[in-house]
Amino acid sequence: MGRAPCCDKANVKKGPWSPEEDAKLKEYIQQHGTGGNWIALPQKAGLKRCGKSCRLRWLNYLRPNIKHGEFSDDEDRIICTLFASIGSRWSIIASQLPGRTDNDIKNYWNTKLKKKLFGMVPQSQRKPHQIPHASFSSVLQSSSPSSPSPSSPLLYNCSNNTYHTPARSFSCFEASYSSSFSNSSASCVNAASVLQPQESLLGQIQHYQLHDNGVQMFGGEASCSSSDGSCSNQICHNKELENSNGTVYDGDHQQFGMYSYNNFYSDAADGSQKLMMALNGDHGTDGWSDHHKSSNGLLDETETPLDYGIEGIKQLISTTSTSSCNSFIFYESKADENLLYY
DNA sequence: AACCGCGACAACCGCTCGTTC
DNA sequence: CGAACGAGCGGTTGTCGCGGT
Repeated sequence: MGRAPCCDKANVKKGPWSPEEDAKLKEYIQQHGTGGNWIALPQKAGLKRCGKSCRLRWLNYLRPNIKHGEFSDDEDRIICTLFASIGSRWSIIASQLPGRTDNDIKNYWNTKLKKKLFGMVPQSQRKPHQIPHASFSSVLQSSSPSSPSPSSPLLYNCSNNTYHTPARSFSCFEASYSSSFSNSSASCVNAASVLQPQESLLGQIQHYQLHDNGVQMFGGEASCSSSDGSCSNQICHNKELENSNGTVYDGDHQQFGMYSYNNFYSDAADGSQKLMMALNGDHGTDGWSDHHKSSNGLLDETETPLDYGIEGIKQLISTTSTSSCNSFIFYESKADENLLYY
């Protein structure tokens, strides 16, 4: 049995709101509140609108204390940092920016901020997977749909810039990899993990799971091949990181997917690609520094590098939030989502 | 002046999740 | 326990204005 429509589509007005409609809605809500029932609200308020439409209009435009107009640099930083850490969870990001709505931030990201960060890379040089969209939250997930796991919370500790479970911790790291995959061994440059993924697998979404031996990464897409050729959405390759100081990958598996958390890519002159993580404390306080100092064309001194030093971001968030932040707690919820508590 | 392309933003759509019965 | 329903979320689309040709 299908779901009943939330409203009578035939008798509902669509499109831009008129000032009269705005006034009606505002007046009604100011006098009566939403009553917790958006579906019934338009009829009571004398509006020929869908309840969802009313809700959206109120939340994104009419609600008191809504900020419109230019985003500040501080807001930029917060958006970028949170996007880097939790992905496109606009409502959560919006909760860190008083007066801004998720829709606002989403639009701002899609139209301006994304370009500000990535627009420097000519489209022709970008590979299809180089879309700043994948969710870094995947690295924080303690489970994936195909990989049930212990439900221990994953903590981000602002003070030492590490993620950890009660049992172990690992640092954010920068990963660079060659686009010409040759083998699955990996070298280690300082604390950075150097990955050499198979080109054909780029673009796959990886799921990460804290494992007894470290971080386990799973190729999660249907393109993987199993011995019977029937693999679909199953774990087909995984790599184990021994630890952040000596990354070791399972040599039995040649296939290796890309990191899918919110990395920021650059095409280096030597053909290698760098994945940058914003929350990076192991290479100085600024995870972007190598990036915009490099001559790869993504960012240079003439552009506006957003400084996402974790300390700075921490400070920013703490000053824009009523609660202080010592730890972000990413906790597994029912449906493969992480809730953010702070 | 007319047309076109593009950017910005508002609004819609479809889905998931939580709640209620 | 499961179906129905409403709220909320994120992705996508539509519309409008502006600048360039």
